[in-house]
Amino acid sequence: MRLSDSIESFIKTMLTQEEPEVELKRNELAEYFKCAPSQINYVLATRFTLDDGYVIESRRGGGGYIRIVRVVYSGSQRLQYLIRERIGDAITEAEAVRLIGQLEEQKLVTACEGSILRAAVSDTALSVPMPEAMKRAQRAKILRAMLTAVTRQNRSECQGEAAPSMT
Amino acid sequence: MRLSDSIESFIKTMLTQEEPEVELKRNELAEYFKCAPSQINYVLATRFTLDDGYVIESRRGGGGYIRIVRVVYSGSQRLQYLIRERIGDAITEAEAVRLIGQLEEQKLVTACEGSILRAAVSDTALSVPMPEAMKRAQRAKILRAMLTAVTRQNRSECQGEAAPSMT
DNA sequence: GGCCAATTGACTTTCTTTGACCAACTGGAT
DNA sequence: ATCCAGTTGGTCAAAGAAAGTCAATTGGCC
Repeated sequence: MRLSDSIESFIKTMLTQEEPEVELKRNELAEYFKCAPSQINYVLATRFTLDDGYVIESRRGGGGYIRIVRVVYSGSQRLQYLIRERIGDAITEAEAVRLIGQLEEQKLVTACEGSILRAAVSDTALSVPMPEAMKRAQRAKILRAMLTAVTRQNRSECQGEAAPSMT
Repeated sequence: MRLSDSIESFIKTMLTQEEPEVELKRNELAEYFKCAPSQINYVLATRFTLDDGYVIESRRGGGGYIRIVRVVYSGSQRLQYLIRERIGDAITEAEAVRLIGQLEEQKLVTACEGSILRAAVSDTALSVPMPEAMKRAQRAKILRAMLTAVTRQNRSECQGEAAPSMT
C-alpha cells in the first residue's frame, strides 16, 4: 500500500457520517506517517479536491491547522450534472450566459443570483491580459466554484431579507 | 485556541446587541491575558478593522483608554463605497472575505449570495497559472463586477423561489 | 526505456507573539 | 505658564510557528 493511500484512508476514517469535518495539524500527521509535511499537501491536492467533494481550509502560523470538510450536497442532481458536463474545463461567455439563463428558468438560482453569476463570468470582468484559451479556463473554474457553492446551500433559506433603501 | 482568538472573543462578548461600544484599558487587558500589551494592538489591527465593521478610538496618558465601536452603515452607500474606493485595482482573498461578511451582516446580500461571492473570489477558483499580483487584480475586477450587478438589482425581487426538489 | 504517480526537501509565505523604543496625556512642582 | 515625572497607548522589527510551493528525484508499470 502506498503512503498516499494510507494517509487518504486515515483521513477518510476520521470523516464518518456524523463527522463531516476534521481538523488536523500538518506537521503532526507527517510525523505520524514519518514523511515530509508536503506529502500531506500532495494527498489533499490529489484526493480531496472540490470535484471529489471536499473543501480544504487552512491557516498558517502559530496555532495553524488544516480543515477538511466533506461537502454535503443539498442541491439537485441536475445542477451537479450541469457542473460536470456542461462547463468542463473551459467555457465561453456566450455558453455560460445560456447555461445561467437555463438555471434561472428552472428556478435553480434566483434572478439576482443569476445576474451575479453573469457578472462574474463576463468578458469585462475577466479582462486581465491573458490568452483567450486561458480566459475560458478561468471562466469555467469560477463558474464551477460558484455553482458548487449553490449546491451546498439549503436553497429554502435563500430568501432575501427586506430590501435596503436605495438612497 | 490562539491567544489572539481568546482576546477577540472576549471583546466580542462585551459587544452585545444593546452595547455597540466598549471601552477598555490596554494594560489591564494585557495583564488579564498575561501577554504583551502590544498583543492587544495586534488583535485590534487584525480582527477589528473597518472592513470588519469596527472603529477604534484611543487616548494615551493618565486615564487613557481604547474604545471599540461597532459601526452600522447606511444601505447602498456602503456598496458604492466598496466598489469605488475600497476594492480598487487589487484585493486579497482575505480582504474580500471580510467585505463580503460585512455585506451579509448589513443585509445587502443574502447568505446564499454571499457564498457565491466568496466562491468566485476564492484562491482555488482563480488558480489558473498566473502571478499573484495578477490574481489580485483579477479578483478585484470580478468582485467589482458582481457588486455592481447587485446595485443594479431591485433587491426586493431577490426572494428565492420554491426550493428545488431533493432528488 | 518511458511515462506517470509518489516522495522529498529546500525555500517561501502567512500569522502570531514579544519587546524595545516612541508619542501623547495628566498632574503637580516651580 | 513651564517643566518634569509618571502613566498610558502606539509602532515596528525580529523571532517563532505553522502551512504552501515547486522542482528534482524515485519507483512502478507498460
